[in-house]
Amino acid sequence: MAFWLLKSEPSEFSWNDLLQKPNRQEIWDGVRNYQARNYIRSMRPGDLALFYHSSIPEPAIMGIVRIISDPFPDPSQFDPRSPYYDPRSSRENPRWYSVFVQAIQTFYPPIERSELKKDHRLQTMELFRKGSRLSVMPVLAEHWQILTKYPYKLEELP
DNA sequence: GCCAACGTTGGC
DNA sequence: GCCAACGTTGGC
Repeated sequence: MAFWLLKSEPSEFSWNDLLQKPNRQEIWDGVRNYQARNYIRSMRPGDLALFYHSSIPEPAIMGIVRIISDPFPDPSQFDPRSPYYDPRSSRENPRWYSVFVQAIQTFYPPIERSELKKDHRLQTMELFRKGSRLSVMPVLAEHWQILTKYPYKLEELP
């Protein structure tokens, strides 16, 4: 099982948006970077990921999601009305991939980036590498162990 | 709003 | 293949 971090701008799709979806599941689509795409393609059901809010005054890890599908071609690349439409993509030759995710745990309070930066054990996270902009990135098991000890409340599924 | 870092595009 | 120009990301 592997660990990941998924970025989202809350104005686009927030943690709360995910919690309000049926069964707290949603497709993770719109990734349009090849390295991030490659990470998505290496995901497997059962992998876990941190859900991170970016591009806001206080960026933070909001919760944990489980990857609940195998990777599959991102449907939005074929949809001319989608902002993620890619005319160079075809169904025979898809460029971009998605997975389904399900929220399983909410950090309470959220783990703010400024808090993470105070933990010297976490400074080697990809998230803190200078110039790191990937919206999908792997998380080391040693970092995962540390992060999951932060306070959280379990979210019971309906 | 600023700006560094990075990715993509396209002329040559 | 090189690289300048441009667009985007995202913390601050």
